[in-house]
Amino acid sequence: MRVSQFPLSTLKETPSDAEIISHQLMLRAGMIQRLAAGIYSWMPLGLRVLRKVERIVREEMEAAGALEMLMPAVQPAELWQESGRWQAYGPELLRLSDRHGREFCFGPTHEEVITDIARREIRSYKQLPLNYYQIQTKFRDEIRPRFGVMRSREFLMKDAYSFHVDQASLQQTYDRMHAAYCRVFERCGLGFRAVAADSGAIGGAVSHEFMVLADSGEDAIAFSDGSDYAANVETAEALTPTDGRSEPTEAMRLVDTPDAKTIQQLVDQFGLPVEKTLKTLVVAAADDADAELVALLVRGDHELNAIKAEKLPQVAVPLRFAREDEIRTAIGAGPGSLGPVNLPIPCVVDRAVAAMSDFGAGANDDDKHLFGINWERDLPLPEIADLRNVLPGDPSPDGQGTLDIARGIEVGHIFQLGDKYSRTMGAKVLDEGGREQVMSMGCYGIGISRIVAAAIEQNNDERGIVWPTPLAPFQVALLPMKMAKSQRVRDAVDQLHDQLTAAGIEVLLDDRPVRPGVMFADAELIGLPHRVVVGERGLDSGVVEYRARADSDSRDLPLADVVSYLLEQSAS
RNA sequence: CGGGGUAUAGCGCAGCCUGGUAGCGCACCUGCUUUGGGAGCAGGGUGUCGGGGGUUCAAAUCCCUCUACCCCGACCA
Repeated sequence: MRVSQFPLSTLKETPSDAEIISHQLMLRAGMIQRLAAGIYSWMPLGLRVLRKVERIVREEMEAAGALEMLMPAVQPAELWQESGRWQAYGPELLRLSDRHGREFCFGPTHEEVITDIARREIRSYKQLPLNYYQIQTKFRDEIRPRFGVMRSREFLMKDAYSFHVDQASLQQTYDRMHAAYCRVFERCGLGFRAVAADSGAIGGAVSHEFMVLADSGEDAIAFSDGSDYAANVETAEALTPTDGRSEPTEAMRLVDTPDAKTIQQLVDQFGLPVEKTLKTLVVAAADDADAELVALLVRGDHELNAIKAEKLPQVAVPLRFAREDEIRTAIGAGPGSLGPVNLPIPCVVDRAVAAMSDFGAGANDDDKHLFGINWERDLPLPEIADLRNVLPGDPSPDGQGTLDIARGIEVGHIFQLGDKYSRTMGAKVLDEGGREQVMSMGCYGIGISRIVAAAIEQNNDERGIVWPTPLAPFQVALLPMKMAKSQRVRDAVDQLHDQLTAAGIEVLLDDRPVRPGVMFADAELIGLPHRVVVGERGLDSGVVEYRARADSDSRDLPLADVVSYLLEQSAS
């Protein structure tokens, strides 16, 4: 390929609204163009990379025995009403009406459609297991799209769905897909980790996420230093403190605290250690609960984990914090002065809170706090639950080692769905005994477009992208020096271009009449792994200059060896 | 959704406070020179100053309103 036929639209300056490096570099390299919030066009250069990822995924899915198909992007509301997700999925579901006023959605995922296909298509256990996959554009109306294609609303996803007659078969396919996912991310040159995860809105029991490790990642992952335990912080269990609760040493007393509305102010003004303070978070209660509101108590230095809170039967899903007026009506005090003593609404405390003694909390009376509170002496101990996010230094939930926390980008997620969809939608087969049986299901997603961004997050330097070879849009940048004036140079690059192309190596010949510095800068910005510079100087002695994108210096290569050398390089 | 901010050429921005008829850098087009790390000189403006309304002799600038986008938040798979 020649640049005269494949225009580069690189930018010297970084567009101001791009926050993270991958977004900046994708815009500067001319890979993508924004059309609307969270909606991007893939320009020719970017599409070549996207197709590389797609191909790797497709090859590994085929190798894992999955069958490619293609389902409609637009789906009728009835299917979603049948599964119950027309309500449950919430505002993230992009809803549409056709000209007759019939309701549809743009598919954010395809459990409903595939389950509908399966219940029509599969009659007998003899047809199982089956694993279908597709690569398709999805739409999720994110509350806040950002970071370019990393968290866009429209994105390209590989989704697969498997069907089984029993759990053993599901487990087998799940393991096989787990292994296939590892191969996909390895082939993409990504540093990643599989972690235990929450299954969220998709549903199901067992679930793993595949996280690309990067500081810009939006997820936090907890790792043990003493075992291979790894989990999303959303699900990592915070254990009950082992040292137990100390005996009370202080009397409970009421203190005027007119200027202490936050934990920090309380600590600053009264010298109370932050571990002796309490956050009283008031959230909406579940519809079938006795009260309108529920209080969740975590220690002042801890953070509430919303996923864990939503698992409590008395808490409304999705989690919603109470408004100030609701709190005032129910409790008679504002958010800065709440606490467990004489609290008129139900209350659940975190495990660490249950182990506190001589602590301070709001008095449920504006501008007053109680200090020296002790459980069981001053008030009964409420229901205890795991409510907080784990922190670095916490013990590992498997009992081995302590946890550290790293950031990651979720590029894949696999779930054992069980019968969540097949039961509600009636997807059944006849088993060996001729009895009807609900199939169990697995589902498996990979964010194809997100992989492109994640790969850049992990592979870049001050000059631009440094593509892992398997993802590079072209393998080789072929840069002629003074081509306009030198027939020799022109002939040499033309010949190299044709030879490399014939050898199956993707080469981009920069035949623009621009200065060398422009060519170098562009080749580095778009991240091509290999660079071959052809000039009069080298041709005198029959050599060209070679440099790998990741290396800092270049070396001479005999003209005759270029093709074989590059073949060797791109094979590795 | 709440809070903050921005909207002026393809990109990055100044001008707005204090109203007087559109500007800088990069990019782009033409010509000459240059040619191994984002060239120099000369010439060229490609704009609904986000939309609508108002105040005024006069609005990018002041007022009202709508829209879009960005950032932050305990948002989110």
